Amino acid sequence: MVTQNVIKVSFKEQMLQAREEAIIRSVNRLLAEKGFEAMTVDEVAADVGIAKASLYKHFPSKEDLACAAMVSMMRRAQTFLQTLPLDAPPVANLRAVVAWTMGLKLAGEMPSLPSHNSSLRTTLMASKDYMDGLMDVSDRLGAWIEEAQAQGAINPQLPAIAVLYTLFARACDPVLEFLKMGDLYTDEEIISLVMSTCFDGLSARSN
Amino acid sequence: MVTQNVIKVSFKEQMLQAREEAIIRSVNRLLAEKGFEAMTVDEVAADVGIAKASLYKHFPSKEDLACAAMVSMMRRAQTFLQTLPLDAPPVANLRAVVAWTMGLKLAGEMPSLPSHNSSLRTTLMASKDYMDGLMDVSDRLGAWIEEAQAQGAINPQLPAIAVLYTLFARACDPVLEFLKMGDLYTDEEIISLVMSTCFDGLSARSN
DNA sequence: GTCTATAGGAGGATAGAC
DNA sequence: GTCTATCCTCCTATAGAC
Repeated sequence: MVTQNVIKVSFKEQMLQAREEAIIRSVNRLLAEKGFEAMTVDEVAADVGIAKASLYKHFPSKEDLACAAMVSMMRRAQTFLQTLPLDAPPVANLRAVVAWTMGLKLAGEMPSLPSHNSSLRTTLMASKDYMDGLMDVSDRLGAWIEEAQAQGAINPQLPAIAVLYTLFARACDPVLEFLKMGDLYTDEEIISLVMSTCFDGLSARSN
Repeated sequence: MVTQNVIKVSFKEQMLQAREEAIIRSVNRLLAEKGFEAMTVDEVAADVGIAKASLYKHFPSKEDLACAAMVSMMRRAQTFLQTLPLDAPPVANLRAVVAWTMGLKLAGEMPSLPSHNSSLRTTLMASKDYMDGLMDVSDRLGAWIEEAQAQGAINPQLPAIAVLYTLFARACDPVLEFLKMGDLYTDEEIISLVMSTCFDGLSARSN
């Protein structure tokens, strides 16, 4: 009896979690496709295949919906960071992270935030889950950046924070979509090109 | 009598044009501040100091309003390009253009387009004035890019179109606002930092 | 927790007087 | 061409039955 109750609860919880994951997948895709403001809650509900009111039982607002997707994305990033070899050159890991985020963006899986201040920004800043994830990712990348600068692999004259922002910005670089629209290059070639402009710059190099 | 009519018409036209310029200034500022979707026509009207219905006598829709601002911006760019010395090294002119656009963005004068497809994108693509301006600017920059690559100043292995997109993207680089929010650097320092990451890359250089 | 139905409000666009 | 007042659509959010 007790066992059955436990199983039942666990099963229901699994169903709940599976549904919420399905919701987040839809939100993630729609955020990547049209952005927060253009995405409507009706679309999300239709995409998941449930009624809009049901969505609001899971998430109290459109902002919370998007926030959940961002938290999920942040967790994916943390998981990815943990797969990177600690004994590799820090700059190699930084390059791997950037290539990974650009791949996600080209695959339409990178939710795009509004660049301007907005209700979503407020919700994100107030979300402990999101901010904790962001801080963790920033700290890990920041450590690699400083190591790479100490080794002379990353330009030591640049403030580490500027390097960090520049890396983050590759996740929403419009150059990726423009090159993709042109249909002249494969996703791999696009990533390779933007990796080159990001790390090597536009100017010709002798080294 | 005839003369007076001419003067009168001219005067009225000047008034009309002055008003439309005031409208475009407001739109430009609001576009830079909040983006197209978050900007409301009511705000524009309030900012200009006229009734919303009056706005619609000048511009038939919100999209046309934003389009007019973009066309105006494009003209400013064309004017700026014409001030650059033709005998200067092409890469120097490219750098000057990028620094100029970043200065505009930091000053809150660079209208930001929606990164995703939208009604505004459609209107812009259908606007001859906008497309002509865009083509002209692209052609001028494209010529400098190819010259600079021929001279070995810009990496010749990069497709010119990728270089062009990368330069354009500096006009809406989120790194600028992030660094500005941090309040650690002056606008000039921020421009200098992003110029460095853009042209020299993140990796350390020997040359 | 899922649904149908609807409240509530914001915002783009217009009617009609002057 | 400017105004006030209003329309109408779309969208977030909720009420209430099951």
